[in-house]
Amino acid sequence: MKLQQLRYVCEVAKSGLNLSAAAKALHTSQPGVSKQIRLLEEELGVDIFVRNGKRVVDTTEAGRTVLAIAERVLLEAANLRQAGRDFSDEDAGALTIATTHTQARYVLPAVVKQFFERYPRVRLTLHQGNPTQVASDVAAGRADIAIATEAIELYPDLVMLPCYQWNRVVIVPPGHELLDGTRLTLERLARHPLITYDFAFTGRSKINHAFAAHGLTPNVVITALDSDVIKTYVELGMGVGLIAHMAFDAARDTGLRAIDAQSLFESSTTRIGIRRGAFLRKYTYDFIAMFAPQLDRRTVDRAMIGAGSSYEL
Amino acid sequence: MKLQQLRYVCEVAKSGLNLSAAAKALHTSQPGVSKQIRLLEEELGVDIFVRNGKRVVDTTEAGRTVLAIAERVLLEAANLRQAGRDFSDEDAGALTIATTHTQARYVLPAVVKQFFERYPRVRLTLHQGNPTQVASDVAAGRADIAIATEAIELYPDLVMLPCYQWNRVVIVPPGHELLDGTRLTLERLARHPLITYDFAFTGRSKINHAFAAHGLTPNVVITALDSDVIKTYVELGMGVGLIAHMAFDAARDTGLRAIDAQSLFESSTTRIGIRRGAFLRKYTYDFIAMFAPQLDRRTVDRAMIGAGSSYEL
DNA sequence: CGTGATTACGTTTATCGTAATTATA
DNA sequence: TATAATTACGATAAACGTAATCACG
Repeated sequence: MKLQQLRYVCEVAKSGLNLSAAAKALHTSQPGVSKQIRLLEEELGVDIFVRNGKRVVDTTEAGRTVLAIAERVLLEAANLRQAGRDFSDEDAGALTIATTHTQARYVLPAVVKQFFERYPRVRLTLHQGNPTQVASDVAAGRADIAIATEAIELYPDLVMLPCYQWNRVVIVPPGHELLDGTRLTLERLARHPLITYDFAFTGRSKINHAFAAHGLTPNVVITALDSDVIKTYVELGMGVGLIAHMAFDAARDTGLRAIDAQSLFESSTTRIGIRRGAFLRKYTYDFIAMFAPQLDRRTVDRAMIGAGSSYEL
Repeated sequence: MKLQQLRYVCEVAKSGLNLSAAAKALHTSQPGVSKQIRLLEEELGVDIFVRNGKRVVDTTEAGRTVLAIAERVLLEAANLRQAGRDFSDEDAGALTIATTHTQARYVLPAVVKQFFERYPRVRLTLHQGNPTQVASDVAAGRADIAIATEAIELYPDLVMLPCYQWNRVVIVPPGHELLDGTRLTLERLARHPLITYDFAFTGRSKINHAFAAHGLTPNVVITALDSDVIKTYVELGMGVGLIAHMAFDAARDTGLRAIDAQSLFESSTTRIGIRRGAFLRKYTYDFIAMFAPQLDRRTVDRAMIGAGSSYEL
């Protein structure tokens, strides 16, 4: 059994069961791929792919198991190379962070600045996307860490580490009637046109939930993908905005006023997601600690092993 | 990077940092091992071993990380071969069970009989040992599953599955004064010479604990490694025995009488231990289910993944 | 027929083992 | 001086690429 052969079968599976495409992606010849796969199948004593004459048309049941394990072997092999790089020059490399707009725009800048000062030779990449994209980026190995608030609980390959809790503020133009000093309630809020986040985003479900629990239907006139768009429409007087508290900056957003709304909604938890079993470089641990100081290396490692080494009835 | 190279470095680490011994164990030449390790170190860009001139004297810090990951790669590769065997002929193979005397002698026979009827072509091996040996057998891959009661909680590489709870019986010769019908207490028991299990064995600590909690010191005159030895000395009138309830068989042990003692001691839990991340063959799942019916394949799989995919503050 | 997989075959590369060399305790 | 690791080198084998063949849609 060779690592090369495992790379071949995995690539074939990824290329839609097309040996030619896989060979191209692997920068090698089609016959080579064909032969090595045959050799592996022979050695393991099972067919991995279902062939219709000469065409590969499906994976066998055994093949699916083999592919799953082969991927783990390759992941660990990649970890080994990563570890090598880490020890040979632990201050250089690349770090790809998949995250949402709010994090990228309002939370990460301070962390990124600090990180860049400590690790100027680490190339930092931000992948922006919605929480689902963010999670799948990390699960597929396209990014090293995910930072998002929702929808990333579902991936079993990801380890989720809670970073901080946050809630919402209502933003209005200066002189708006909600600024009259009386207590903000969901009932009052429901009487105004509302501008907030798009579905499946930054805790949007908690907003719907809170209104529904009071038998109210919010009058959502515009939904947006990011806080900046929301602010723009609020400034134009099209309604009141409802955004994450960290997206409001009193010094910067001079054309807006914020009203704390944390009593109205359930708080949301922003989490860091890491691929289970991935080897993390020293600077990755450091980045996580800069983002959420309670997540030191030991805590992260413990979470990655998985809480339970013993299972109780 | 080749799997072969990983095998070499792991073997060298296991052989006490001796290339010659490793080469012998791997059935290959010393120069080959030397060269491949050099090539791997070159490719990874880090030294794995510390050399004093030409002698390998230690592992580097990087080397320890590399070795840990390399072992995982090899474990997964072994899983792959195992999976192949499983699919090519799922009713043949080998199953090695590391366990203690009490299990092997009094609990397993019924299970083994049932298993052998279903899988006559699986070669079954029993490794007998104390709980610590049993756990290390599985952790090191010398056995597939461990069955024991104590001391196996400590290995982080093992997944522990609770199987059943048990408690103790006091055994005495016929006509003994403890058979007078009055309630058995720790105080009464402490007045007799006691024969029970050796330290670090089958719940021995719970026995000490119970006496200590009542301010009593048991008069342990003989400790033995297994229940049969204890029975023998009780039959000889040397004292009262204290053994696991499943080790007493009224039909067989005609020269003895048992008194239930479950109210006196905390109950013990017998567990099955599996190496985390191991690929289990179908018949292994079946064996586990025969031993503990609540541990079906799904339950075992879930426990092996580890309870927590999410870590909470 | 065109696309895609296997077979055939020659080239190249890497692996392995023996023997010789060097270094260490 | 005995043991252990590296270097040197030749034999073997394996992996690779090109070309040709074969099968499916």
